[in-house]
Amino acid sequence: MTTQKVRVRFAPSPTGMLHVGSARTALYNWLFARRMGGDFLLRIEDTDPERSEAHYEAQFIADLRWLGLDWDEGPVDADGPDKGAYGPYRQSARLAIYAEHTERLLAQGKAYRCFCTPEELEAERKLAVAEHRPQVYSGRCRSLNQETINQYLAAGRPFAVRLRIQDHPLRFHDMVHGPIEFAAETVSDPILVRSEINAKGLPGAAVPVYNYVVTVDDALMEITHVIRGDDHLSNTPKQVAIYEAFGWKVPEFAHLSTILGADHERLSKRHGATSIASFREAGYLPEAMVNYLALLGWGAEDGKTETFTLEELTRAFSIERVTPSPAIFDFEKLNWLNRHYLKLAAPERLAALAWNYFSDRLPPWDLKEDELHNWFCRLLAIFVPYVDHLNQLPAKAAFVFGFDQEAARNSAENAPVLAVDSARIVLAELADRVRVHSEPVTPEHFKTWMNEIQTATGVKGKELFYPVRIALTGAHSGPVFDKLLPLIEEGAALGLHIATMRERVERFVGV
RNA sequence: GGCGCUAUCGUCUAGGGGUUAGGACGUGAGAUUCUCAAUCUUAAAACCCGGGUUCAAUUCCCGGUAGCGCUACCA
Repeated sequence: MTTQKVRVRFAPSPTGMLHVGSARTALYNWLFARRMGGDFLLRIEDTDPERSEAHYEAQFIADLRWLGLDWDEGPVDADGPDKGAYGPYRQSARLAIYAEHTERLLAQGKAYRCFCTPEELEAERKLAVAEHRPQVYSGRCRSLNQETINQYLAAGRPFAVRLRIQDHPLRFHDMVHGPIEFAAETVSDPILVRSEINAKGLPGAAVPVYNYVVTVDDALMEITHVIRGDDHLSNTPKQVAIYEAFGWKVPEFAHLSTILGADHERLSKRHGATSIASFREAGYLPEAMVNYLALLGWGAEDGKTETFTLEELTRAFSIERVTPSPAIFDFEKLNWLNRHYLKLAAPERLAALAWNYFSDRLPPWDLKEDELHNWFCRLLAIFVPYVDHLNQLPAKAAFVFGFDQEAARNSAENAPVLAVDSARIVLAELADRVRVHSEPVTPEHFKTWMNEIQTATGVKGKELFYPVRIALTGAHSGPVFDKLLPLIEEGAALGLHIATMRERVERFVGV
């Protein structure tokens, strides 16, 4: 017996940004394919021209690539040709295929034309609700005779094509939920093709609907495992019926739980920026994103390991271990993972990523010089441990470039520290030493001075360091002076409009 | 209303008929550092409820409850 090659797909519709939920679906598909040595395809579900926009497709492609997910078949660029032998991979380019299949079903009597009006359907639904029955289509048009149909067609009455649901339970297997069964009497004859009503109120082009095109495409593209969000679980029996009508093999399914916000509502814009692009812009690393998404609904076999590279994930991942219950998106844990990968990242890489956040402080990236680049790397080494994601850097490092002396002097935190006599004495002592010192201040100079001041004044510990720190940085806490001083002094020498230590002290204490 | 899915610390999860119910994030405490961040150590923190099966149920079964999804000629 030959086992079929695994083929999975990610099939977004270009009606919005790629958000974390669909990114996780893409990731799980990709991991499953790579794990099983199968193919991963990208298909664009753009059958609804009203809502689909081409630039979203380009964005998907960019976001998927950023995450490190590659596909074996599908669109390569937004406007280039597809790759793969099962194309086209945009549903808008497959309309003829669907139409041909619809004809086949109609000819075989497996599908029929339904002329019911929206009003009639609505009345049926209301009645069903009132009678506590499942809301299923009555099947009124199932047995229309050919004469009537021809008459309606001739009269230009709009119609939909429905599939005749057979009278047996619709079963399928789900890799995360197990076997699932729907009773035939709870599922309506699904609409395969709807009639578009044009501006004049007349029936226009026939447009195939989601449940139909998905099934046709999955079958024709020989998809073996359908991994998607569990909002599709209730659609699946309809799709199973379509597979059966065509005599196609029903694939394996895996329905992934919904990702919720902290309020247990489905994650959306209301919960903040949830598109992959917005995380990238905020300075999250793709490996953190991938790692977090993998953990959201899946756990390692040892029950302990939390950090995985993409490569490690392809070895460790198994779809059977994916949890069926909904998961709440935890920004804190994502932040922790991002900090983890930030610590691991090469300085040059971080420099390239973080440079733009300092565009008002630094020259353009392509004009930078080696010395400046090195200096920036050291700045990053100091400040990256303070941030969750890179775009928080400018705020954390702002005082290096300058700070408001008056505000620093008067802030609620600083004022009491400076009000103490010892603070004035310490700063005066420091100013004395700085004034007679003309070279750049090294950590050694500084250390010597602080020791001298300590012995001269008897002030030590926080009383000694807090005022100095405030004078130099505007706050009584921050990075160690050993690293900070060279950064400031060298930054000043690089012409970045950074005040030297001497200038800072004089400005703060007054001359 | 109908149909379906889900239910272990605040959160993500491991586990599984008998366990001190494990790990991680976050939170508290301590260590270290002039301070903060980082780091290390440590503490508190959970099996939705009710029945059944069983010597034994958090685990299996049924029911309830709650949350979520679908219930479109959207995807």
